[in-house]
Amino acid sequence: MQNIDELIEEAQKQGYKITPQRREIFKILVNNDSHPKAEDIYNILKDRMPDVSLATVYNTLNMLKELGMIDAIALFEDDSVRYDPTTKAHDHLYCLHCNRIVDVEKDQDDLGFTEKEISGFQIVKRQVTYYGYCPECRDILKTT
Amino acid sequence: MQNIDELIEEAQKQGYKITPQRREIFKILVNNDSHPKAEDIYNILKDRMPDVSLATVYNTLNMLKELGMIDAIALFEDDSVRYDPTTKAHDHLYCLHCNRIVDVEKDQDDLGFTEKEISGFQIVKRQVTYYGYCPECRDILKTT
DNA sequence: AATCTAATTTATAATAATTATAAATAAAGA
DNA sequence: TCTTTATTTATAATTATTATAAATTAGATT
Repeated sequence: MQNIDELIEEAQKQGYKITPQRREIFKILVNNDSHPKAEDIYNILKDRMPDVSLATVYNTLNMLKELGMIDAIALFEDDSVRYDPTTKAHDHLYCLHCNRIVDVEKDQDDLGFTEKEISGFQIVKRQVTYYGYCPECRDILKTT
Repeated sequence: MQNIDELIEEAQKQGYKITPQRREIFKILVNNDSHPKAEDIYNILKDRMPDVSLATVYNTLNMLKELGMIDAIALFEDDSVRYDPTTKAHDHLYCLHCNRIVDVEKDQDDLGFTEKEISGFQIVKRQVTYYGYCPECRDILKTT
């Protein structure tokens, strides 16, 4: 999810209408590497469009998911879904203390990964998450 | 989570009391590779102990998680947590059609993985999930 | 074996994330 | 500008899980 104009063109081609709300959500997501949850996006959006509804955020996120423009990230220590506008294959680091998610490049071997077969499964996606403590939180936890 | 007697001993050592409900949940989980959700366990349990409460299942699962006897698996296409009594490092295959989870051995390189540092993160756990379609569902989807 | 105390169970309420609903609105094509 | 259909909004519903508080019980102590 790099270019808003291309994104809009693709969305329209698929029959989606482009509303000001959606346009604004696109802007929030483009080049966003904070892996926000729906509510994070809603909070930013509310400052710009005070009457916007949280349902619209979910609606738009689901639309972008269908278009393959964003990925959903599930975490076992966090009960809301986090969204990632970088759909190129990569792994994630999750800090169990501050809940931050950081991208990590995949091993070269896996970069070309698109579809593969394992144990008879037809694989469409691989998700790799490292759980641990980020540099800042390591320090904090060391002191306490 | 192989041996119930060892598990009980360890739980008691940590100050947990062993109730018939817990004993029965342990039995359900030992050598169980179906990656059940809390409600799956509750349904099996109810047949053996009709008055048991779902809260007890959650309570016991949380206890086992604290003891490191089971792992929780988060999936972005499934909204309940799945539990895995095999805590030895391994990956998962998840079928997007029937929601089955199948274990896959890890690459030899990763077998020794316990703790590692990436981008300054202190890693305590790695979770790898392949999303796709199991052999049975591939066939079903082919026909439709 | 009887007693005691803290942990556990139970039923139920609360919470939190997300989805569904339905009326009002607005995008975009004719 | 008109029309159709998707979208937005507010709100209710749903679902998984956690919290609460009274009743029960495991397991240590006597």
